[in-house]
Amino acid sequence: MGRGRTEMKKIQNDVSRRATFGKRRRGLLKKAHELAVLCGVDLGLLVFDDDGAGKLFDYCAPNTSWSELIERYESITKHQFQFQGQGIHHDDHQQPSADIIAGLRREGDHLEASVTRQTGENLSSTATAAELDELEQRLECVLGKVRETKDKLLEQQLGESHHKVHILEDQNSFLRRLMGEEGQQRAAVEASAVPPKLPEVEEEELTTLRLWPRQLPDV
Amino acid sequence: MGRGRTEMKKIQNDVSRRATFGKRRRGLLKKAHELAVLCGVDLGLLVFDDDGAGKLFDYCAPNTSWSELIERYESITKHQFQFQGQGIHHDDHQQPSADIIAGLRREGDHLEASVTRQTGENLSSTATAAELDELEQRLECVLGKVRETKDKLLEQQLGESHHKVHILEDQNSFLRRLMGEEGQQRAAVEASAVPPKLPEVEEEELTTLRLWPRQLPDV
DNA sequence: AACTATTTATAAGA
DNA sequence: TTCTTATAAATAGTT
Repeated sequence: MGRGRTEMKKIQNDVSRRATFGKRRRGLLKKAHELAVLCGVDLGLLVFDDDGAGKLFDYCAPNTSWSELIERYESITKHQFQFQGQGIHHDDHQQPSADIIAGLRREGDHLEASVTRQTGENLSSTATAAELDELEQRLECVLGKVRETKDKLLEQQLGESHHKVHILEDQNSFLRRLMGEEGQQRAAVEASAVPPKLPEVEEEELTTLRLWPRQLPDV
Repeated sequence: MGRGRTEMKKIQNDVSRRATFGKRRRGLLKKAHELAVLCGVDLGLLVFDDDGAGKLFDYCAPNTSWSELIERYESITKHQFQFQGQGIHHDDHQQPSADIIAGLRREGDHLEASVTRQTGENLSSTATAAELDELEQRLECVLGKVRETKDKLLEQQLGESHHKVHILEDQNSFLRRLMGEEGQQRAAVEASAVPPKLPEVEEEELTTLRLWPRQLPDV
């Protein structure tokens, strides 16, 4: 909305980026508020400003609190968490590239779980790699809306997959914490509740853990 | 944005409210994503759908995770436990005015741990097999390969993401196995923490062992 | 910080 | 519900 389209990539110009950040942040907060009021739903928004001071902007719907929101979130994701690990298998056959995987990892994407939560069904079934392939083949002469539609679908799937990855990562992180605690001090009971600087699932860790006998990705 | 202004109060008409919720929720998620990408900042958005199933919609910027954001959030709020947000009013970082503080007080300490996670927009709800069919049909007479590159990239990423999912699942499986073994040895140190037979992570466990450390600052 | 030209987001309507 | 359309809003580039 403005003069000319805006490419969806990080704005390099420092000044422009800052300006945009201010405008869009304001707009986002406002819209979050509107949604909360108009629809009477609970929601929360957190925005970190990495610039210098590292300020924090947040909003949470009236009549609720972050603690509450978090509890609800955890309550839902826990459930998700549980059966998510049980075995959702995406049959993919693509050849992943290291850096992209790394990016994806960071990008964290619980979208899959998110979608599952939202729709109640596992989308794995609707979108398979095979379908995508077929889709791509015919994509030779796409145009207009068709294109738009497909892009949308692909992005969604990617997001879903990302989301699933996120859930799994969290799960891993969690399991690792438990293990770490056990190995070190099973006496520190309270430590479980509030684990001390437990290592997040960093790339290194994941790489390391890839040791065990199982498909070693060509990362 | 639409025909006629919208009053900022809860929409009473049930149908309208639901419709609006869907539209605005999607828009909000999208904008959150855009802000994250364009400005390269960390942010998270949580939206609960109180309707029946109580679904959850959330987003978290790339290159970060909910656990990470929560830590940052807590870290910040612990030190400077003041409110910068609540309502649209303060949306910057000005000192909150009296009434805002009052509102905050009533809302409680919502400034706590939080949840943040990410990835793209949330196009989920629209992707169905039907859509795929329609897509295919239209794809027959399309053209242009303008986006071919993009599509391929997306598909590749999707595949990679899927691959990653496999890896993570393996890790989980592995970790669970290990835990199961240890769990059997360790009697009741924190009973609920480690169940006997490497079962899936159950709700109880998670409840006890918070996935994310949640130390509430004394509000 | 203000000011437009435009792009977006959407409230209604179909 | 999904698609379309008329308008209200948001905001990129300028000043």
